[in-house]
Amino acid sequence: MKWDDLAREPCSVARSLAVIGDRWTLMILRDVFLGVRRFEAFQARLGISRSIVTERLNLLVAEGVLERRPYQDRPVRHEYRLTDKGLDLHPVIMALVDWGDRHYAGAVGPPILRRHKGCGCDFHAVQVCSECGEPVTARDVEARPGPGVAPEAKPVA
Amino acid sequence: MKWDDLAREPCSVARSLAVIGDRWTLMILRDVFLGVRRFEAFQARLGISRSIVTERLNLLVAEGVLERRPYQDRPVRHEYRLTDKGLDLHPVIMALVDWGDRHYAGAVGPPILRRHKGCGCDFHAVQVCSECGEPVTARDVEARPGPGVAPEAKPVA
DNA sequence: CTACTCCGTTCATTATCTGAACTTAGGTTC
DNA sequence: GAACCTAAGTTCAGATAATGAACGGAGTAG
Repeated sequence: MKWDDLAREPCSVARSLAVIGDRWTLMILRDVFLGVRRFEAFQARLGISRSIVTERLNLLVAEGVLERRPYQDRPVRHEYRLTDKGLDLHPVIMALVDWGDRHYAGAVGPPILRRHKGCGCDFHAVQVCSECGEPVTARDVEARPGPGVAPEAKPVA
Repeated sequence: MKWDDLAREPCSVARSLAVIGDRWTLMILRDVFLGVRRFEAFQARLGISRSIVTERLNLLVAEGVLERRPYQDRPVRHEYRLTDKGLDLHPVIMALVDWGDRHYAGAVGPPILRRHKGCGCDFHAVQVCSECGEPVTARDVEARPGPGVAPEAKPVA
């Protein structure tokens, strides 16, 4: 399978990865969620090829994850901001942070603390069932083919 | 920055991506969570180069995400199973599924339905604060440098 | 003996990424 | 008003990684 075929797979993971599954795209999104908005900043922070930054940003804009909007005239300069669709990626980033915090932080503790504005506590994300509100782990989930036709959906791990 | 440098970044997202951020690694993990365990199955389902399957599985085993264990002697054949560390990746996969379901499923509906064994309902994952239990969105989070030293942690989105 | 299965490895071709220079359009310093 | 600066790209030769196809090895089935 080629990378481009992912978008046509009957699988939501594959379709998501077709957009954000690229090597650097998620790093760019991390920065966007931290408030980085400009081309130069992405390039400098990540230290990757400028052409890659261009390409990834263009893809994210084309997919409606980011919005390219001018922040000044003369000369016209643009910044990249999360759309609502882009903000929906927050759980993905949070899940990555949590996994990294748990398994790679070491004794020192995590490099970034996240405070929940609602309660004022430092926290990590817990995934709960949308219906009953109970926490969900891998073993609590049973996958089966849905209306959009799935590739063999067997039980979980 | 080179891809290998990611693991040394003071950022949990970067460290996570150093392990699972590869093009095909997350697709392999998707399959593992669906119950796929064998080399041939990964290769056949993904249709990617066998050398890539080898390399990715080896990396995931080396990182302790998967465990390679014999499931028969003569000839010795191995299967790949999630370790506890691997099971911890479930929220990442779930978040990707949810995003794909929401933005790429179309009118037909999602390709896979997930039922919560606890309550018996089809569900999607909701992220809540580990401390107060309230749902968390991007705007509810305030990031700041932690003990592990962070790169400039500015407010979110 | 031949065919088949599972799990890999090897390697030439092809695709992708990098790093450095260049462009465009205007601003700042002196 | 020449020299330099910034932000946001583009271009392209060379390095790196992925692909697809063939090959190997270790056993089983007939």
